[in-house]
Order: sequence, then structure tokens, then C-alpha cells
Amino acid sequence: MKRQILHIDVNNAFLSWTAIDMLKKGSKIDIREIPAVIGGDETKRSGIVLAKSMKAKECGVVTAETIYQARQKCPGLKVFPSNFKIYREYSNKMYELLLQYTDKIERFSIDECFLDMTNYLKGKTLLETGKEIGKRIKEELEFTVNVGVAHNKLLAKMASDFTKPDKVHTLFEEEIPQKMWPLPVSELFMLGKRTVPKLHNMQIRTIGDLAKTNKELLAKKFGKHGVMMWEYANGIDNSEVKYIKEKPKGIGNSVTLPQDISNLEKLEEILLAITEQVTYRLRKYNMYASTVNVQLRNKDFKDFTHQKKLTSPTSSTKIIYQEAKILLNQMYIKGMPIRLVGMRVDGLKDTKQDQISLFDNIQTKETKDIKKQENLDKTIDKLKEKYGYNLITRATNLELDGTIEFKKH
DNA sequence: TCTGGGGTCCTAGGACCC
DNA sequence: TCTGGGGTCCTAGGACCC
Repeated sequence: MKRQILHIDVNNAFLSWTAIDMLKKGSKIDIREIPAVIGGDETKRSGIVLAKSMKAKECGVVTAETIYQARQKCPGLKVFPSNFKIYREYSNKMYELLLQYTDKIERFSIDECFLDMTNYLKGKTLLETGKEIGKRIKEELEFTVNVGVAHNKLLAKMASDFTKPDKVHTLFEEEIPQKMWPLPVSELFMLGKRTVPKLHNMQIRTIGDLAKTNKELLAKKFGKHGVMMWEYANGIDNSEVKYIKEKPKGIGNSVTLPQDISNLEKLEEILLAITEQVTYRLRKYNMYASTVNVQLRNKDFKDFTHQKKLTSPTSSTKIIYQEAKILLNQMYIKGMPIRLVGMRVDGLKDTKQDQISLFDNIQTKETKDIKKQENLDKTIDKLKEKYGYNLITRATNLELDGTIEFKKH
């Protein structure tokens, strides 16, 4: 039995949602109707395009390019800041609406959902249901979406990416040669800027070319990735709609610094601030990390990472920071100008799984200290929740003078 | 005033063990 | 004097997504 899958993709999500928010607050202009982008702050060296209006797109503005480049293409371009708090609200509103159709919804990102409509169609066709959803979102939530209609996730996602905005497209198996194969191979999901040139060298230019390429050849050249791209090009995808929210496998935070820093002590302060944010989120999940990873990016955009597996999983800020600091010191070459500092924890577990349980009531001084530290962390967390994240930080963070901006979760 | 931040998954090489 | 090979764990880096 064929599965019935819909993919819902909000058109220019960040820009549309900002536009609605501005209108609600009395703005006279709808930024969806002018050349506009949502972008980072150039003075903080994070000036890239996160979303663009149709008018900006017509100038040739693309997502993820610099605001500087976008302005060259589009003089008079208006730039607006992002606001993730309101994006989450609109994302949730859409999710609530979609729940009226099926409870098998995978929130693929803040602005994309997969719906498994198998056994939920109530006499309507999948296409009719997709159209109804698009219409209702437009009428009730005042933004538009593209809907992809297919029998697996890959094809639904490819379909929702056809012409935009406010469109519903089908991509059933028999439509693959006509609708998908003529597209440039770069349009295929999971083919990025590194792989596409390699395919071009093999004279593979369209998705159809890729579909007709020998699978074993691709497997030999690209490994698992090669098998996957061949299957995708042929419309094969058996993956399930993951409607049960999965626990995170890792949590990380990184900051691009307003200016390059070549001072180790300053880098350590920043690392501490980032670590506190990461371990706070870790404790909110009631999880424990088994590896610590530190990332540096130098002024030439070269990335360095060092990681270390811990002897036992922990959520303690102190222990994780101790490890992170060692990694930073191992990695940092004296005098190197650093553009970005990041840290993340991986190998997240629900329990500490350490030796305490094996040895029953025997508690060493060390395990008592860990317990003490974790209780202190929890107390600080509660204060942060009560008085706001920015007010409660360790003394050393105060010297940072606002260089680190925390997101509230 | 050129290039974000948060994720997941994969690969390759070295260490180590039997 | 000849100098294995398979398996697993750990680490660094890379590719891709939104």
C-alpha cells in the first residue's frame, strides 16, 4: 500500500512572518511587496541573507549570501533583523492547524513539516487535502505555503520546491521523468556545492542523468552518499515520517566575534559564557553529555575542532568547561586571530551511567563533589529562569560587556 | 561593513587489543 | 630474520540541511 505524504513549506518564512508582525504593529508597508531581506547585523560581522522577498529574488538575491553582495545586485534593498521568538509562534500556529489533519507530523525545521496522511484522508484525495491545507493557512494565518504531494518524503519535498509561492504540486512516480529528471542535478535534495562539480565532471548535469548513471559506479566513487543520490534521483525513499520528537544527539553554541581576538584569556572567557549556555540547555533536557567539542575559526575562515570523550557523562558546567578549556589551550596557536568560538556537547545520554550504581552505596569524594556541583548548577538555572538569563552569569562573564547574546529557550 | 548558527551523518586514520 | 589482520574506539574534518 502506497503511503500518502504531504510536505508543507512556508514561502520566504522569516520574511513573511516578520512582514505580518510589522503589519500587526501598525506598519504601513508590507515588506513582502518590496525588495527586502531578513539578515544579520553587518556591524557584528554576521551580515548574511536569511530570507528574501520575491522582489529581492527577482534582482538575483540568494539566501546565505552577504548583505553586501545582495545590495550590489539590488540597490535600495531594505534589510530587517530576524526575530526567532515570533518565528516560533507562527511555526506553532501552523503546527496546531496541521494537527487537525493528522497527528503524524514531522517538524523538519521551523518552517517545514512532513505529514503522513496514510489512513487519515477521510474520503478526500491527497491532492484535495493538500489544497485545502494551503488555503486554510493562507486564510487563517495570513501567510502562504507550498505543498508537495507524493508517496514518499523525498518526492513530496522535491514537489514543494517547484514553482512558488502559494502553490500545490504533485510528484507521483509516473511524473518523475517529466517533472524531476529535466531539473539540474544541483536541485536534488542532499546534493550541495561540493558534490555537484564532481558530478559535472562526470558529465552528469540533470537529475535524469544521475538516475541513469550506474549505481555501483556512484557507490564506488561516493560511498553511501553515492547510493543515496542514485536512489533519490530515481524517486526512491523509504524513510518514515518521524512524528515522535526525538531527543537531541548534540547541543552546541557558537559566536562570531565583533572583532578578531588573539588573546587566550579573552577566548577562555567567551568559551565559558558559551559553555554555560550549552550546559543550561543540556540540563533543561535532563541529559548528560559524553563528549565535549571546541571549535575555532580563524580570520581566514579555516576551522579547527578538538574533541574529548569524558570518563563518564555529565551535565556539570564546571566539569565540561574544564575539558573545553583544555581543548582550547591544545588547539590555540599563540597569536592567531580568531573570528569564531564554538563549543558543543555530543553523545547525549538520559542517565549518567557511571559507576555509582555498580558500587551501590560507596560514594567517593569525587562523586560527592560532582553531586554538589550539579546541585549548584540547578540552583543557578532556577535563578536564571526567575530573573532572566542575562542577569545571572558568573562574575567573569560580566567583563564581556554584552559581546555574547543569549537566546532564551 | 564580505562570508550565521544550530544541527546530523559520514569518512579516514591512528591507537589498541587479540 | 621474516613484520598479520580484523575489530572497535576515538578523534579531526568535511558535507549537507534549514
